[in-house]
Parts: sequence; C-alpha cells; structure tokens
Amino acid sequence: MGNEVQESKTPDGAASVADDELIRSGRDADVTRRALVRAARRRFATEGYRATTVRHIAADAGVNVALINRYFGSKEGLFEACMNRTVDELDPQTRVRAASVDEVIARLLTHVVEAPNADDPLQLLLLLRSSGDENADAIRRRTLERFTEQLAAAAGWSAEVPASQPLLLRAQMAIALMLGLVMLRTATEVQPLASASADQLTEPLEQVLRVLLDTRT
Amino acid sequence: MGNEVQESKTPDGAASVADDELIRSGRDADVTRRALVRAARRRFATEGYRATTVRHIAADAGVNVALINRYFGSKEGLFEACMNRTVDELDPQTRVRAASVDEVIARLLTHVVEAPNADDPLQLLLLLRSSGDENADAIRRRTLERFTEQLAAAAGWSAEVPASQPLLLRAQMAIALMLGLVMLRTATEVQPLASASADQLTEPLEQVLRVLLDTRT
DNA sequence: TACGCAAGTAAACGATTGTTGACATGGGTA
DNA sequence: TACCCATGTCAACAATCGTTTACTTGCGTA
Repeated sequence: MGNEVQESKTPDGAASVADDELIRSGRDADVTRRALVRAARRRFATEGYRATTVRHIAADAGVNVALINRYFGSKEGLFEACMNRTVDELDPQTRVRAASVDEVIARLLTHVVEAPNADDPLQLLLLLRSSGDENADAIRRRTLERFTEQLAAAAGWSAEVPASQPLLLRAQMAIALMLGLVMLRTATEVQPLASASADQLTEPLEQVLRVLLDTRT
Repeated sequence: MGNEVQESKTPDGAASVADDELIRSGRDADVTRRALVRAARRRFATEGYRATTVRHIAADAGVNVALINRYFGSKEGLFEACMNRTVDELDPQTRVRAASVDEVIARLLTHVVEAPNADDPLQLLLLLRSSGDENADAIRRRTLERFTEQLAAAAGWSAEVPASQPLLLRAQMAIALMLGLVMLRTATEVQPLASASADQLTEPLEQVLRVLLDTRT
C-alpha cells in the first residue's frame, strides 16, 4: 500500500505524499517518526504546547505513546523536531521565491482561504507557539523575521535601500493579519469568519494586502 | 498603608487604584477576589490557560490556592471572570455608543500602538490564546464574537440588515489583524515590528482599518 | 471580653501527564 | 526454519494539577 515511498528530500511532491499518511502501518521507524511529527505539528499548532498531550499525539499517529520518548527523547524533543521541520520548509534556499507582489498576495490569500483544511497555514501558527524554551523561542523569532523579509523583498524591500524600510513593516503587518485570520478560523473558530467562503474572504483581504504591499497603487 | 481604600464602584480611577494592588493584605473578600482576577489575567494572557496553574495565580495574588475555588468555583470560573472583565474594559465606551467609525478606528489604533507597554493589549492576548479546555474555549469564542459584533455595529452592521453582513466579517478581519499585531509585538517580538514607533504603525494601520470598516469611502 | 461567622490555610485526594523499564512481536538473514 | 535485533506495547512510576475537606484565624458586635 505504498508505504515504501522513497523520500528523496528534493521534490516537494514526494515529501508531501509520505507526509499525508496519518496512520502508519507495518514496522518502519522512519514512517513512524514522520507520522508522529505530522500529528504533533497539527496538535501543537492548533492547541499549543502545554495543552497538547503526548497521548493525543500518539493516538493521532496510531502508535504507542512510549515511542515519542524512543524516537525524540521527550515531548520537548518532539516539539523541537516539529519546529525544525517548519523552519526547513520556510528556509529561503528551499522555497520557491515569489517573482512578484501579485504572486505573494495570491499565496497569502490561498493560505487564509485554505486555513481550516490545509497544513501550510498551521505551520506558521506553530511559529507563534512557545514551549517555554528560550532557544526555541529565538529560532522562532528569527524564522518569522526572515520569512517576512522574503515577503517584503518580493514587494520591493531591500535592506540596503533606506526608502524601502517601511515595506518591511508593512509586510510584517500582512503576516500578522494572516496569522490572526488563520488562528481565528482554525483554533478559535469564530463565526462567521471560520465558515466564510473563499469569495467572501478574498475581496476584502485582497484590498487590505494591496494597501499594505502593492506600492504600484 | 492605604489598604482601606473605599471603593465606590463608580469612578474608574478608584477602581484602578484598588486593582493595582497585587498583594492584598487584611481580610477583605472583595480585595482578594480582585487580586486573584488581576493575577489570573496576567498569567492567562501571557502563558495561556493550560500552562497557567492555580498555584501560580494564588502565589501572584498572595493567597492560598483554595480561595480560587472558594470565590470562583473553579479555574474555569476564574477564567470566565477574567474574560468578563476584559469585555467590560473593552466595552464601556462601546456601551456608551461609539459616535462614529472614526472613534472605533482610533481605539483600535491605540491598542496596537501601546502593545509592548500597557496592560490592556495583554488582555487582547487573552482573547487569542487557545486554552486547551473546551468550556474555556467556548467562553473565549463567544466573547470574541460579541466583541466583533459590537465593533461591526459601530461601523453600520446590523443582524437584521442582510446587506450589512459583510461588515461583520470585515470587523472580524480587523480584529484578527489587531490580535496578530499584538501577538507579534509582544509575545513573539518580531523586529522591526516590535519596536516600531506609533507614527510608523499608525499610517498603514489606519489605511487598512478604513478599507475594512469605513463604508463611507 | 467572649462568641460567632467570614475569610484564610494546610494537607490530602483523585486524575492526569510525561517518562521509564520490562516484555512482546515481526521481519530479515543465515 | 530458527535466531537476533529493531520496532512496538503495556504497565507502572513520580510529579503535577485542580479540587476538597477539616481546621485556623481575625474581626466585628453584643
């Protein structure tokens, strides 16, 4: 049943196929590890570190709770693995760079609209969660800062051009909006926002993102 | 030592003096209750519901942990009291009927700009953080929904007017932005957003809030 | 001054949580 | 086919947590 997917670490498609398996089967440490990371990422992102129990994660992944300590050493170790995964995914070297502000806006729109169902927006939420470990917190902050710099660069920001500095602030505001929306749609489930359709969201959201990011207007 | 402040329940000044007392002394149930709510609000806002222990709250307030159950019935009951307090503080001006969307926008701007330094923005975090407890989350969601309804009403929304329904969604997006900004400015401390000056924040933020809330444009 | 009641405390309880150690099982190789 | 080792499970442990109960204390009034 395709559990022998050879993950090569390069094509995003292959990685996401393996990652889409919530319930592992057979005895394969790698598959089990990945199932745990996947389940943990969801839980940590939507419920936070402390409210997430290792028993919930193990149940989501279909394994026994003792395997979390076996493979990651501790709950904290699993959290760190999740964080590292998110950081890797957001790494500039591994991401397809947006060519234009239009693409950026479209991507942000997609994140928010997909938020109740898709993984990517939840991973950004993970960057807002703290386990109480200061080193992890510093990594989180740096990752978010680099992410917003990429976004701003697509809109015309450059660290070397003083006149473009307000763009970085505006990009961070765009991210704040996205994070707030994702959180209210997924973790909090505020109505009518949580069940709003793509059409309902896209119009106001695009207006706002253009105000913040589109310097051509 | 000024512990005999006669609180009359009417002047906000007098209330805030009593509320500024973290450590209560003497035997006065009201003072104790308020000290617990104050301590709890801080803890819940900065650490979240689940990571906050009743023993920490009691220690912060300088009382024995059993008093939380005595006065609020449970941890959850204390959380609800904190929520109600937050709503009351966000409400009073709204209760007086905000004269215009301009005043609403100005108030939202103030919350965000003051975020790294003042108490109130921490209470907004209280509205955002997931609690890991279903009942507490239901309380939180209801509170957010009520608050965004009041905001939308100031901008012209009414539950009885179908044509005004998008305004509620837009109000919720405005709140999402505000909550995201407060989170990035305070808990995550993303730079340069966390240290941005009021001037730097006000211009883009007002543009966005007008796009979302000001139907006269 | 003594008594009663409200406010406060300490200790204990039951449930939950992350972790550990002993054991079970399955798959691959000789 | 049998054996060995990696993977997986179960039961238990220690610590923590919210809650409860029995007791203490302080203040106000008669």
